[in-house]
Amino acid sequence: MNTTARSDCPIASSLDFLGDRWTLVVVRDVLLVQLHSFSEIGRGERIATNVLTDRLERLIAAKIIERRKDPRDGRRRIYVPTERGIDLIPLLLELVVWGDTYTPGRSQAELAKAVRRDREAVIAQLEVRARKAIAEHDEEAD
Amino acid sequence: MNTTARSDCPIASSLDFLGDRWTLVVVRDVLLVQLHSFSEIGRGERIATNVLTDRLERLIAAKIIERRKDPRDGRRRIYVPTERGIDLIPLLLELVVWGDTYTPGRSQAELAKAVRRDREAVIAQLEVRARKAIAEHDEEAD
DNA sequence: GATAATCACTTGCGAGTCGCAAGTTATATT
DNA sequence: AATATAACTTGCGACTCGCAAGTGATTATC
Repeated sequence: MNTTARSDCPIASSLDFLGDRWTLVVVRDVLLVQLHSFSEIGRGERIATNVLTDRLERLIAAKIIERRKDPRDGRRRIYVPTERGIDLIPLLLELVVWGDTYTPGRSQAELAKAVRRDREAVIAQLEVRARKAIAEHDEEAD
Repeated sequence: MNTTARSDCPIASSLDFLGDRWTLVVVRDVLLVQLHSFSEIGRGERIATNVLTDRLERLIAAKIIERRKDPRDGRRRIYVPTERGIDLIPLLLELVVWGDTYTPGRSQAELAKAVRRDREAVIAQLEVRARKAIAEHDEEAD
C-alpha cells in the first residue's frame, strides 16, 4: 500500500489511505460491530493475519484507533476507536446504504433503511455507542 | 481485483467493488469533474492506462457508467454516468469531507464546506449537473 | 507445576495486481 | 500520402495479497 499522496484532491487523498479492501472493514468492526481484539476483528471476512497487523498499525499511526492491554488477560490487546475514528461513521453508513442497494445479500438491511429514513439520528446514536466503548476501555494500559 | 463477495455485510460487499485506489477516482472524474474521455480521466493522478481500461470496463459492467462513440470524432469514446452512477454522489462527498479534514492539501475546500453546511442541497445540485451531462450525450452511438 | 491451549503476531512463498514504458490499431488532420 | 492523436494492449519488474506454518508470551487445565 502506497502512502504518498497522488494529488491534492481530497477524494484521491482519502483513497490513498482508505482505498483498499480491508481498512474500512477493520474500522467497521472496531467502530460499529464493536469487536475489539485481534482474533475477532475481520474474522467474518477471513482477513489474513499479516494484513490485519498491517491495517491495525496504519490505523493506529493515523490515530483512528488506539491499542490497549486488556487488564483481565495479558495476552489480549484491545483496539478502541478515537474521535478521529468516529468521524468515519458517515462514510461507513454510505457504504452500508450503497451496498444494501447494489450488492447481493442484504444483511444489515434494517440499518440501511434507518440511515435512509433519518441519517443524522443514526449517526448520533452510533457516535454515542462508540464513545461508550471508548470510555469503557479508558482505564487500560497500553 | 477479486470480485467474489466475502460476506453478506454491505460494507464488505461495497468494498469488494469500490475498495481500491482507482475506481472512485474514475467515478469522480466522470461524475463530478465531468471529464468524459479516456485521455482525460484520471490524468490528474496519472493512472496507468491498463488500470484505467480495467476500471472503465468494471464500471460499465456494473452499469455505473456507459460508453458512447463521440459523433464528432470517431477515435474518441465518451464515458457518461448512469442513474446508478449518480447514487455514488453521497459516498464521493463523504470522501471529500473526510479528505478535507484529515489529509494534507485542501483543494475543493469550498465543496467540503458546502457539504458540511447543506449536504442535501449539494447532492441535489450535483445530481442535476450529472443528469445534464447524461442528456448531452444521449444521442450518441456506442 | 508441568502441559496444553490461546492470543497476537511474524515469516515464507506462490499468485495476483500495479506502475511504467513501449507497442498497435483506427481515425483525423495537414 | 504522411503525420498525429485517441484508445487501448502487451510485457515486465516490483510490490501486495492470501494462505499456511511458525514464534513467544500469557493463561487455563490436569
